[in-house]
Amino acid sequence: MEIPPVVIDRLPLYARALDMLDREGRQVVSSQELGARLGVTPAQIRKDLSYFGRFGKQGRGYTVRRLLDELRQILGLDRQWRMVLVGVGRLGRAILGYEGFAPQGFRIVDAFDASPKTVGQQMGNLVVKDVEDLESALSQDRVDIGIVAVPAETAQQVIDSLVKCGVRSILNYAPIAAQVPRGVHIKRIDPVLALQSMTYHLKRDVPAAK
Amino acid sequence: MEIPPVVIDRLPLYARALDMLDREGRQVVSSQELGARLGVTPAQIRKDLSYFGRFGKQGRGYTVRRLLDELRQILGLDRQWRMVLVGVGRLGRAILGYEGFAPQGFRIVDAFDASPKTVGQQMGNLVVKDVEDLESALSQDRVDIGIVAVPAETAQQVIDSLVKCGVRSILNYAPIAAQVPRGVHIKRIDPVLALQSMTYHLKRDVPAAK
DNA sequence: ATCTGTGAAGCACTTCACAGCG
DNA sequence: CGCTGTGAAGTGCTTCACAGAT
Repeated sequence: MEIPPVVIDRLPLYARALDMLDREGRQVVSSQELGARLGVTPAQIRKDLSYFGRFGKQGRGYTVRRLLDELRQILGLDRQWRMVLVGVGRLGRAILGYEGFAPQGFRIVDAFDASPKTVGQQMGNLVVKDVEDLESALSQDRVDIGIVAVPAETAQQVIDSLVKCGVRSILNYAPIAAQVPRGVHIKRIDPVLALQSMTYHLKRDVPAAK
Repeated sequence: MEIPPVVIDRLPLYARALDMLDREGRQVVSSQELGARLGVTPAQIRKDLSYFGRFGKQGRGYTVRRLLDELRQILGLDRQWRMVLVGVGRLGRAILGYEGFAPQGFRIVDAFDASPKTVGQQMGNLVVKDVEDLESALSQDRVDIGIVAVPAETAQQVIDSLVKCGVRSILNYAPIAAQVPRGVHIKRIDPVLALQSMTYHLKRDVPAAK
């Protein structure tokens, strides 16, 4: 069965909410309640889950722990993923310092930059390598995900290199609409784009009453 | 006429590409070529633009400068937008230091934090204020957009405060599915969510041939 | 000859509504 | 009796295909 891409995008959201419920000590949750927490309709949650199996109990709901484990397994969150960062400027440094990846099983195992000033620098527990050596380094050991934090001008080049080395998932912080071959997945993190679509509504909407 | 939300989300993409073309000195572009650059079908570009007017010339295409100006006006990119940042931890500092907002007309005019250690610190050209004073500060002068970079636990609270003060657009970096009333627009920047949906494909797809 | 603008057709996703099970 | 799982209906978005403008 072909699973709609939007469904895949929502699963991590469900997993996160279930993790919270689990920490709160909740044993069971209904699609109704989960939906209320996430701003999603109960029918949508049930339909989404139904693509993967039958995890609920009629009349009761879902066992939090059980559903969480299932989702983790479906998404592959039950293992460690190895990432490389390309671009160690301001943004790249912030990404290296971000504490949110590791607890979720995402580890940055190498960082690359083009500037001679940055190459060789110690950043946390790794040393910045020359981007020239990207392809040889990637052929050494397995890397699952590439994070691109270089300027727009060189981003497509870097992405091409990553793809050439067999990287099939890319998180792109550069403000470009990168082209990747079929089979490679790329997600854009682009706050400016987000802001620019919100201003459309700001121009128009009736100001909220004071 | 009611404009599909996805269309609004694509317009900034078009504007960005047109800006690049303009800098390259291009006068005219077809939906075909613009689409090729962005990975969007030409028909989609034409349909999207048709919601707002008739900007092209048959047999020729679109005048780059003209269409760019139109899109800027539609999106409200022809003015300055005032933003406040809430949360000046690691992430908040990175956001304050990000040079990508200002050139696009987005200016952070105030920063707030809850920690006594951070309040009062000079960050660039502004002094971090106490989040306690958020509501009074916002009632002083106009703020268009709130940027939330606080921990998950306090994010909903902060968002409620912003909304209460009349902020109708929020950029949320906290890993929660925040609830906002109708009429308030919120966009999530959540790299972990992006990674977690990509791993689904990594688990399954056939590895690229060497 | 080329490329837009757009109804109409097609496709994808969401919601409904209810049978069936605990 | 509550809540899941799911076909069917409904909605919204994308693509087609072509008339019309230059």
